[in-house]
Amino acid sequence: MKNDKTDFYESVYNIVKQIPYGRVTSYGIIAKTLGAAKSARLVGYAMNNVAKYKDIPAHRVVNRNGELTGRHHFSGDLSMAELLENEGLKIKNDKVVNFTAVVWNPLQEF
DNA sequence: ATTATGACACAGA
DNA sequence: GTCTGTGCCATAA
Repeated sequence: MKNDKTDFYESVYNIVKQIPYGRVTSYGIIAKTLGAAKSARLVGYAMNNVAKYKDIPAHRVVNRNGELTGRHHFSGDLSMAELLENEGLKIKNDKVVNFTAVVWNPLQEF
């Protein structure tokens, strides 16, 4: 709900949850969508807390360069790249191939 | 209250 | 095109 300091996180989770299949987005885009374009780092910080939530496809969130920066934070048998490749994406050297082609913008609707 | 850190982004060289 | 430095806001200690 609101009033809670975790409201920022909820907003981030809300965006990430809306990322469609086979699509990825960057922290900066999410931050900008939340109105905190300069708080891209907070988005990443929120993602760390997301590990407790299972419905958050954090593997679809990468940095503006399409690099799987959060891969190290991922825990489990499936690594971030594996999950993305499972969605039809191509991962090369821990980076999303054709990143600009798979970037999804929340403001771009669907 | 202050300092340090962080799954980033941008500007400058 | 790559590398370096700075900013930015929120959380943790």
